[in-house]
Amino acid sequence: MVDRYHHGSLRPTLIEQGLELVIESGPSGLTVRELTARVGVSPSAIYRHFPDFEHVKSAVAQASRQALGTWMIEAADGIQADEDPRRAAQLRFRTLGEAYLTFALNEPNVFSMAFHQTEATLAQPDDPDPWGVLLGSLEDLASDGQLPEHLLADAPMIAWSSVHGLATILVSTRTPVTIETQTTITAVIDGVGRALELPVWDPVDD
Amino acid sequence: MVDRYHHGSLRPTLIEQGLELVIESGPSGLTVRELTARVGVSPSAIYRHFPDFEHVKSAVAQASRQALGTWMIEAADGIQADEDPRRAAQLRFRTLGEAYLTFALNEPNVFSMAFHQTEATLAQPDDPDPWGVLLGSLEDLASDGQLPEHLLADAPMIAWSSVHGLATILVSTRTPVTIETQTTITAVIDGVGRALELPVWDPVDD
DNA sequence: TCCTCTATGTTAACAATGTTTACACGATTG
DNA sequence: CAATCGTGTAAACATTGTTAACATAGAGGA
Repeated sequence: MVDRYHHGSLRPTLIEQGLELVIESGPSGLTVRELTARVGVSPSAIYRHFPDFEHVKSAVAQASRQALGTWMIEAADGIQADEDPRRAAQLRFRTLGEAYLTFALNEPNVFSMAFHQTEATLAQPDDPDPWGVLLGSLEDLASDGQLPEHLLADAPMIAWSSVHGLATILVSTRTPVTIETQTTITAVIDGVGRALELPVWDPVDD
Repeated sequence: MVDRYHHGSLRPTLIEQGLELVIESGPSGLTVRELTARVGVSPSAIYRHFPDFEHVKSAVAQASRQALGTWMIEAADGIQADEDPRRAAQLRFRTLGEAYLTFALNEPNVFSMAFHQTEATLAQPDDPDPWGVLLGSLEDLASDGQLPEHLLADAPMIAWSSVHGLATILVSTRTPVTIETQTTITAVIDGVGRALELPVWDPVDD
């Protein structure tokens, strides 16, 4: 490690280590002094790159959302191949929802951070943005004709509310990952399918 | 105001004023010194009634959930009268969901507090408990035969996820209460109806 | 080449947080 | 009436975010 007076790229390092800190100790563990100590810099060094610590938190929250977004994209990219493009579009939609939930279960601290209400507003938009990913998938379904016209406007909110609601509930109740959890996840996502009146490809077996 | 040395009922007063403080300044405004100053007591007086300030926050969070619960019950009590009991059961179910969301919109700070993740665990359960209220309403629908058997187990999570998810999204994005918001609310609740395969009483007009 | 300026770091102090310790009051009870 | 215990206060403490004054390195112009 070079022991130079000027760090060189402190701002991105603070965000990276901030995210690392959140992974380990949650949003409440993200503190000025712990973060700066970990980076190897004095507490006040922050204020050369951020006006507030609130802005640091906002940046880490954005990084958390971006991590969620990439996680979703990568999960959906894994299942592009299917003979029927209509079925593939719906499968990708389902996979996005499942990825959203597995992310929340695997990294509950990062998920909490992603939607932590912060006072500061950021200049740059999220990239990738989980919301944007969802919108794209729904547009695919709509262009296929699988999503009824009268649901087109509200479909994003219907889908996101269900999945995001389940995710926050699972995280806030610290639900352990069990078989029951997985059945709940599929039950909720099946419910989204019915709410959006999507055609049924895999009939439920009972 | 009596200026006596012993307050007499400090613990409940702290919780009440804590809730009042949350209404005004949100969960982050709930602080030891602000709360004690408002009650007219020294900061350390708290520790005669609570082991931690975390436990104070937990108690205020519980009071917030109870406020939500009573709000839901009162809203549902207003519409008991209907000729058809089946239709009444479904109407009460819908009303519970709408009440959940109007509470979140009218008192976003209290709603945030209600589900604020806190380190301390409480001895007493919530009463009334929003989750219990929802369960009761779903049981009514089930005993009516309106809720299909194969959805019985997962219906609570399906319903709560949607409504809770929308509520947290509306609160965290500080959505103002507009006509669009109301249409979104009905769209999501309609979606819950389809997800639970409830019989349609009011067909959508388009 | 040297000088200056600017960007970016440090150190020391600050107010405001939750918390603890030692002490004070007062009501209950024997 | 006196002892005890519950409940309050006052003062200090460590830890938060933040600021002000100072230090250093590197870039660019004389």
